[in-house]
Amino acid sequence: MPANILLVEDEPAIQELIAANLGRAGHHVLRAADAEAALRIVRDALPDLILLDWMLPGMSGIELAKRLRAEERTRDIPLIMLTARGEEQDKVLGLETGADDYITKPFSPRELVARIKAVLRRRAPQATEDPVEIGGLLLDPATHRIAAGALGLSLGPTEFRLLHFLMTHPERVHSRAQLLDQVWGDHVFVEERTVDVHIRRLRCALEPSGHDSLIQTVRGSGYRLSPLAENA
Amino acid sequence: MPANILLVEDEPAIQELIAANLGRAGHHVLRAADAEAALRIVRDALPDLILLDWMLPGMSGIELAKRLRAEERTRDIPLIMLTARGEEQDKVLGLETGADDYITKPFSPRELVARIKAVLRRRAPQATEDPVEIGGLLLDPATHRIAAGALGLSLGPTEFRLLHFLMTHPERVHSRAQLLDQVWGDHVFVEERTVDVHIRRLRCALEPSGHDSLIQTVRGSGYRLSPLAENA
DNA sequence: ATAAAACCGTCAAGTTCCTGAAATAGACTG
DNA sequence: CAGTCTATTTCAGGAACTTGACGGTTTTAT
Repeated sequence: MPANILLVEDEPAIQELIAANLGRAGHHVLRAADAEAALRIVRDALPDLILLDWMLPGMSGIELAKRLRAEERTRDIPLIMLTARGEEQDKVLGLETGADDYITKPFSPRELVARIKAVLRRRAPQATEDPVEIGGLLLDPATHRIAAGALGLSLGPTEFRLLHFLMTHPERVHSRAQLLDQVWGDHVFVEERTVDVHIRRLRCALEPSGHDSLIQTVRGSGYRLSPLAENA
Repeated sequence: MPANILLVEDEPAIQELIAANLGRAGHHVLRAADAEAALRIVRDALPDLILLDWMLPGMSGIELAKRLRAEERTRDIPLIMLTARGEEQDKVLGLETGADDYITKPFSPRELVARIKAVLRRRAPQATEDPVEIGGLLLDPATHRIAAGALGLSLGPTEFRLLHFLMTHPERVHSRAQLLDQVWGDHVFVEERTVDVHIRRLRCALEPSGHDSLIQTVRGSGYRLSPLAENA
């Protein structure tokens, strides 16, 4: 998950150190040495996440955090606070102002990267957890189960995601490219023909309950999930 | 997260104020005006969290804190100290005696509620004393015991919390990251693979009664506790 | 106070299962 | 019927999970 990360840190050495580590982890790093610079950057382009030092010259980190949280446009940017060791109370305050996490210095690069990953994941528009039902086939993302009446079916990870997507977008034809984007991920390099194979695997898995007929081929366009007959 | 909170505060006006606010936040409040009363209450039923005033008639707050920390049964109860206007020295003493946090008067109700929430989250993810039973496996948080029929099982601390969490959230698939957050705590940093190891240890411990089959691996997603078959 | 036991987190080797691609066969279209 | 698109099968590589072991720390017992 490469992301654009805004690093707000006045100490040049630490800034450099952190930026290097984030870069190595595949992130793109924007830097600001004080709150004003940070606001300027944020005005131009919203980063995916902000790493914010607690102690800053001029406007303090916590003040900046409040400003960011006050504005509609910046309110939802994930925020991680960097705090000096040993001020337990600051932690709570930091979380109060809406930080998603905090890290006390000194910290290991590994920990930093791990926390960023965790926060990004927590914030990510988590695919809905609501169960879906079509033509007697029930899929529950929360429990990761598929049921056709009393009969339970089991799928591999990719087939599960594929079916979930199809069931949440039924009746519509999806090209192979669209399916790759939605199910495999945005910028994955995979042959389009591979979709065929997974459609096949999905059909096989649904066979026992006869629900394989839900998945229809639209020649020249892609695939469609529908409880209706092939024509109609 | 409604919780049972023991409030130890001698000043009637403040006691009333705090109790009212906690009540409004959905918590159930037990009150004690001095350390002796507090100990009496604790003897009968363990609260989920204790709010403890620094200055008390008779036995001081800090003395009471030490007593609570000294005993096995009460050692793990989250503790928040209420202190008068900030004296660094007191802060250190308070944290030394094992308080999880402290708040200096005067404080805002919002701050109080926020800290309580933070501490509860950190200390007691599932914070209920109710016994849980699934598929013939019985877990009693109060006595810290596990029973499979007549057969008693014993677990390490981490395995116990892990099983407790899984049993209070059955059927659902939990990612390793979620388990780390919920069972290990919000702000710990351990490898995700460590979850695997503890799942293994838990399975081993449950083996004698055959209940290890309750814990299912959902490849690519995480783990799930369910009395049902793998599919279904 | 000291020794023994228990527990934790990490690692690496072993195992299982999934994935993506390629090759072949089949179906449809003009 | 030639060309294009899809279905099916197969397979090697690797990702994900399991398992056993180890060093370090904490807890418990003596």
